[in-house]
Amino acid sequence: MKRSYNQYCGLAAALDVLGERWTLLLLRDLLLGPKRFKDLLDGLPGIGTGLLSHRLKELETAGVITKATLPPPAGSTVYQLTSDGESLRPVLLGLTRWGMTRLGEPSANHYIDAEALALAVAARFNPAAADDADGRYQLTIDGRPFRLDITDDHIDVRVGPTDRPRVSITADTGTLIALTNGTRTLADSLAEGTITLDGDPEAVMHLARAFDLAPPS
Amino acid sequence: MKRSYNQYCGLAAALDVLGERWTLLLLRDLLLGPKRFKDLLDGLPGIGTGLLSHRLKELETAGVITKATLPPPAGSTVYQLTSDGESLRPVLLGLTRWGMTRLGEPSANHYIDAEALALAVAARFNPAAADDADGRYQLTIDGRPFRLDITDDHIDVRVGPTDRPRVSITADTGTLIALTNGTRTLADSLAEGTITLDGDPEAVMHLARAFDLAPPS
DNA sequence: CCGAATCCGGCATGATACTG
DNA sequence: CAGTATCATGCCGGATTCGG
Repeated sequence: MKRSYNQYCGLAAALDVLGERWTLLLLRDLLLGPKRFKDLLDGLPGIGTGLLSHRLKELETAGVITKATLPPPAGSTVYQLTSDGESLRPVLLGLTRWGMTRLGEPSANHYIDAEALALAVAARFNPAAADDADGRYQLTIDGRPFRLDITDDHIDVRVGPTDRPRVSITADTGTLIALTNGTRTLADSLAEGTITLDGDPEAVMHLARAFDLAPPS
Repeated sequence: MKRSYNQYCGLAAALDVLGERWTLLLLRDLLLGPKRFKDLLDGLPGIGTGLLSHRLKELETAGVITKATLPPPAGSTVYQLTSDGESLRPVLLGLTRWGMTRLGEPSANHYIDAEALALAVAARFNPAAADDADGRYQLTIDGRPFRLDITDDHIDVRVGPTDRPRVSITADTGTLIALTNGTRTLADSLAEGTITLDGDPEAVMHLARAFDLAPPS
């Protein structure tokens, strides 16, 4: 018998499913695309195989994720969000935004991951400033490609390359951290060459604005 | 030494503060206004006094809540959200909305509370349909008054009466549950007299629309 | 009565070893 | 690679107690 708050309250019902340790971080990893057991294990340092297995089963039972088998030749089993799980995206980005304000400088025992930074970029997206920002973008962090899809006032991030992106952004984790917490400006990073923006200058400007960054020159 | 995910990720940082058992439900109760220790204890059936005390201290240290002493003659100490805690409101409403879809009919072991229902009403608020809905409203659930303040695309709920509300809504918990999960319509409940709406008919219509309810006749 | 500390049984978690 | 099994530890839930 599963532990429950037993309250007739939406938040309590949500936490009965999502409130256990590791659960929301696990879903965060799935926001960027389907993952194998091993991928999830690597993205959640400290979780044991037993607990991960347990959480995956709970979430599958709750209808938040599904297990799928990749088509040949891969054939590996992966976990992915259902549409119900997918609908948590804005909520998780909201919580991420809240938590980002209390992340200072990274410290020695901080596990740093390109995926978390891709999500941080998405969390910084400001719908109110996103005029003319619609389109597909590529974000490459430490050589790992992500797709950014902006439509209307909504943003989507996924692992994987983009074909013919409107702008292609390339940076390393250190630069993105400095950028998202305001230690360094976009202009500085461009001048240092630690970030590059390839694409129509007009599009670059709209993009910078959509993330509340001072547009370059 | 406090347990931490040790990830340089906004979500992980948020969960380091908010992710322990009871924490988000505790903040939910504070969303409706300052509370005494006893009030919180009553709103969280199953939590022990020790654990509640512990959570309050953690949240105070994290700067999410503060302890305050009410002016005489009350003089009681209450806990309340800081502005940082207050900024969790949209996130908590988002999670509440997500969880509400998995609340079916209330069962015997469900703890039912007027405050949770007031929050459920707020979570149903649809900014996109809230034209001309700005104003102060009173919502009375089982005799307990709440204030609903709508401005622009934002809604605020608090415990307490409203002076000169634009509309005054009165209902019991059962009716509100049936209404929020779609078992009964607004028109039905009005006909039965289990809900009453006092105020300018025009305002009533705008209000119903803002909560995605079919407007009465 | 309110706010909080303490003790204790039971369950959740985390680490490691092991199997298909 | 994808999990299951096992065990030590620590967190949680309940009761009791204690000071204001």
